[in-house]
Amino acid sequence: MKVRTRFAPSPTGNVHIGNMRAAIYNWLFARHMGGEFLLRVEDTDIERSTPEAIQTLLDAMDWLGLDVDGEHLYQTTRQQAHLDAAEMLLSKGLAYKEDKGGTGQGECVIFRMPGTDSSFVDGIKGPLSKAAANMQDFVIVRSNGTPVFHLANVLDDIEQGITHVIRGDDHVENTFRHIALYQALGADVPNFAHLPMIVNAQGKPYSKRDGDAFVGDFREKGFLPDALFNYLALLGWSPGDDREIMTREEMVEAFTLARCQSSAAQVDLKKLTWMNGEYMQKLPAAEFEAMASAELRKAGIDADPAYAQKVFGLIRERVKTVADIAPMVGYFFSDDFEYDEKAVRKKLQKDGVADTLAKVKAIFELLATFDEASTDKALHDFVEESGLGFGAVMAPVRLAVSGIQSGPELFPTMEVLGRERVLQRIDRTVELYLT
RNA sequence: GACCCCUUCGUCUAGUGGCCUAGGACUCCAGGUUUUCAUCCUGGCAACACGGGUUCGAGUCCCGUAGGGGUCGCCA
Repeated sequence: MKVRTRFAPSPTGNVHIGNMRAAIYNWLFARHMGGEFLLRVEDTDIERSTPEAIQTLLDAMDWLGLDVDGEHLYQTTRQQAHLDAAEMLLSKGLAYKEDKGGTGQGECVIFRMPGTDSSFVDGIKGPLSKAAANMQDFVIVRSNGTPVFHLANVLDDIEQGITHVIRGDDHVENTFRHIALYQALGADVPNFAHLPMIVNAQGKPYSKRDGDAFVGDFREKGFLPDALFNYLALLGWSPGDDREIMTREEMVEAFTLARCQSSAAQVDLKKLTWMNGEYMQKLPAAEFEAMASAELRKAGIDADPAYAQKVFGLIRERVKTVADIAPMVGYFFSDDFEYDEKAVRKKLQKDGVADTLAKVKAIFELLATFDEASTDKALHDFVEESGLGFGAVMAPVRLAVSGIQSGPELFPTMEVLGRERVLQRIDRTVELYLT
């Protein structure tokens, strides 16, 4: 029998990374088994399930490369089937009507638990069981006539032919109810596997207040989909050897439920950032440039493509996330950049620096060509002749040119900026701080 | 409170009774490379929650304790 898994989110606002990780595991398992990965949109909460929310969900899946097999099933289209099933259970005496709690809301349909102990083997947690005494009957159709999650969920899983239900830990208790429902409905009970939850850096469950727990947030923060996918896949699963950076094919090949962890995992942004950096470095140059250009446009920088390309080459290997790019290249595109005031006091506002900069400027003006090699040689010669330390010359020049102490190598930077701009910047710096 | 689950470095994990003086990765620290920062290289710190068993031998099996989590809706 062909394996079928599914992702069944309710499209209410944003997609939480915990949910998305469940989707990833379902996808990985299906692909590993040569089965199918289906999507069911549990959109019965009319208030919150807007078209925009559904689109956000689809976009997030698409971004992460979670391709879905078959048609998407929208739960709202299934309501009549759910109700028919409830009627059937009622007619067979497997459910009954009652004004539960005597609230006067009217009668709802309640499923009768079979009254026997229940157990199943969880694909991740192993054998799980529950005594009959600890399981109560539960509502499957509300007094307002709408089906409850348990009924709808089970019925739709049957409809979609789901063989493996891989979902969050919080559904473990529901599973005993669901198994009883499958049996009452005369359907085969699928395999279940429950993933531990992921928690925030404080070790607490992600709550609505953790602003950075949505897939879209990671995208905005400049993480690459492949990196986020890889990181999330490894958060609670390991291939069993020391591999960490893995291609999708490698993950599909190695993925098994048995190798999933059964305890909660904590998200570590530092490791995600590291992993993202690894993926950034592996990006083809053209792809990196396209991303960087988009970042520039977002930052409102209108750049000459050829010039921008040179700049990107300079920063390429120091970028960890896409979001690092724009702040890193500001001074390449604006002559009116900010200075690191602390560095200015430390490196610039010292005796002799004005003189040094004047001499450097004079040297630059006389250079036949102004490129990496010539400026490199000229400054080295100057350092030697003047007897000044290397740092005493380089630091002020770097500050004058970029306003900061860190960044790409100075000589290539100056070549990209060009002689005119470098000279102007030396003048501007002297004017601002040394007169 | 009841029921269920979980527990290896700070974090993610390897480990399925001897290969464990517990391995890898991230972080952090030190040194090297680099004009600077990042990268890169080398090295280092750092864990089997606790207590009992079982066994010739336990991180690995059993029991208990503690801590953490989940679930107890006419939410999903």
